[in-house]
Amino acid sequence: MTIKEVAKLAGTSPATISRVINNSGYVKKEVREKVEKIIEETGYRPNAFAKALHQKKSSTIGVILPKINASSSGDTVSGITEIASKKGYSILLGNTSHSQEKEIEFLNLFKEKQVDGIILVATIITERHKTIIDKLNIPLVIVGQDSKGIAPCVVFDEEKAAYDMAAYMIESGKEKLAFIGVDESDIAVGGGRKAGYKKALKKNNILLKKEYIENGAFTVESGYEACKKIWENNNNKPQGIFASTDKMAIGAINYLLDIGLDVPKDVAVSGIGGGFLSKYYKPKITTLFYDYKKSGIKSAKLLFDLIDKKEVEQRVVIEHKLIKQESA
Amino acid sequence: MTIKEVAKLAGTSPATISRVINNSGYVKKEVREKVEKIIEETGYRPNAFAKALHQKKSSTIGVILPKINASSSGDTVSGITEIASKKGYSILLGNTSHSQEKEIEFLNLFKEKQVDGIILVATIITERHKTIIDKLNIPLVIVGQDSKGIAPCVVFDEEKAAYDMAAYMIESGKEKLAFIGVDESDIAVGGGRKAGYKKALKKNNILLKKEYIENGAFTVESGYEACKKIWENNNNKPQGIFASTDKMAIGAINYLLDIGLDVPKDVAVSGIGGGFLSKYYKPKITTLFYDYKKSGIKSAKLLFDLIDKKEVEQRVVIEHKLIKQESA
DNA sequence: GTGAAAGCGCTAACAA
DNA sequence: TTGTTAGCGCTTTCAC
Repeated sequence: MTIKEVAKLAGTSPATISRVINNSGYVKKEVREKVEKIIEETGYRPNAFAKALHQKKSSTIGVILPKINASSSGDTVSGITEIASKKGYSILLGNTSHSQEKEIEFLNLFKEKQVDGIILVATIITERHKTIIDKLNIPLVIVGQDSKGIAPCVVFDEEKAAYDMAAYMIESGKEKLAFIGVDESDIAVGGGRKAGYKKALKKNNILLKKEYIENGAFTVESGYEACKKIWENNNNKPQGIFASTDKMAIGAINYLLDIGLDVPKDVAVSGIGGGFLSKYYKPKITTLFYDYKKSGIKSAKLLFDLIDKKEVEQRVVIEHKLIKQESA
Repeated sequence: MTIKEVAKLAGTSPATISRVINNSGYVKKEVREKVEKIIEETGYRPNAFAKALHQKKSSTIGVILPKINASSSGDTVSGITEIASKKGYSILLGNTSHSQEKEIEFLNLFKEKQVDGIILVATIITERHKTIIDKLNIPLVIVGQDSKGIAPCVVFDEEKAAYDMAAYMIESGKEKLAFIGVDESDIAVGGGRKAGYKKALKKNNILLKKEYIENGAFTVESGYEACKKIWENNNNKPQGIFASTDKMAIGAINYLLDIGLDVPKDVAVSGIGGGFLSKYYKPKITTLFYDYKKSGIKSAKLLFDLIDKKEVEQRVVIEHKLIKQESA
């Protein structure tokens, strides 16, 4: 069904149908009603492509994510949809499964699909990204990583967050504090959080022990293994373990329980994230709450300001919150 | 940048550019190379709308979800993206936040956006849905609810699943088995699972006790409250609690622990879902594993078959798996 | 108030 | 091998 066919049925011209649909220009009341009736009956819907082609505006934004089935992604997207929906925008979703190649593909694909803007939830930002994003010439916001001037970004202050948590643990007497991180190619989570941990030690005049630091890979299992390594490689056992993510914190706790220790009595454990997990796990995990939904909302607002050619902040920091619970 | 401009730069016609881009028809090697170079330099991307307008095919499918930030949704979508990506399709996302109104809006919006097919992850299917879906005239697959012939659907056998779990608990001696369900307007989860529970009791000649049944609302807190009610309203305490969802099972366990009971020693508790939660919670939750990713994959395959006008099953059941863990 | 016609960027049939 | 041309379905002047 096209606008032409509707026009024929209504005994009028396409222009009039367009006026009715978009509530633009004058249409006699009877004509309008007749047209509306026909639209209702036929279930006619205007072709958004033809419209977009003409108006050079798709009312769609693209969202690129490393992993849609992660609770942080879900929360971020839910924040984005909330704002986009209000603004009358649709969302085109790109799930990269952590593949950089796919990330690039989606960037290009979204350009073809004429999205009015892009939100890139990133894990790594390379020179290649910069080149491509520059060529793209589409409003773009980066979430989760510092953008080095490529585009406005929405981030958590990873270093400050880790510092806060490490400092809290040290203050509560866990001076022998071990750390479970992730690879530093992820600058924000890998680099930032580790830096915060180190800074807190320094500030408290505690000597950094290499043997107290291990890397995991975001999973519960990797947290378990990292904790095991720390435990087995040190005769001088730590009093506390600070894991970069809640999942890894759970892995660590599981290891400690498995070798017969009590958390937090024997060893305190903390994480970062503050999602569902930390709230209902036993013991409840002392963690930093990262409001991913808020970061989604903020990034969408930023993007729409960009689309509307308003001035925007180049770097928005979403504050974190220390949640003192049972595990530390 | 349009195909015309590229043609001008390359000193050739739009048709030739189109041939190069789509690898269709003959193009002299030198011309092809020159065109490719210009495309590379300018970062030109063909306008997908113009193409779609011509071909009457958007290479996009719409996915409508009640709540994107739920782990089942994330898994379902990840399954869908996996297949869609392989097929060269993009995904338009509709997050309804459980609003029926929005569900209808997305259905219409997606029609305007010319999607080639729609996957509707549903909680409730009404007559209104039927009317609209019929008018839509777009290939559509329903996930999570029986579709009553409206469209092909992908479901779990909720009744059988609940029956299996209830039977398992009864067999392991928990004849006094209470049940935490959800409202039956959700036919699959609310109706189906409750029916399975009842069936298992009947099969084992156990009298149904109304006081042993309470409804929650999918959340941990509601599970806690439902369990509390069951506990307080019955002098003859149940030996086991079967919650319709893992979250509610956790709520129930939390309540039992709070009043000083041991799970599973004093009371056994089980759930349904089998996601992240059940695996890492202490005690690990005895549950039914629902493979949401698989249901996403299957629904996408079904949809593409529908789009390709192949014969498809009207009802695909994704099998569940009983995971015997610590809580029961 | 309404209609005719041009044009958005692309593809595909047809000619050359 | 390549170019010309006619739309795809819609919006938007510009006439009437």
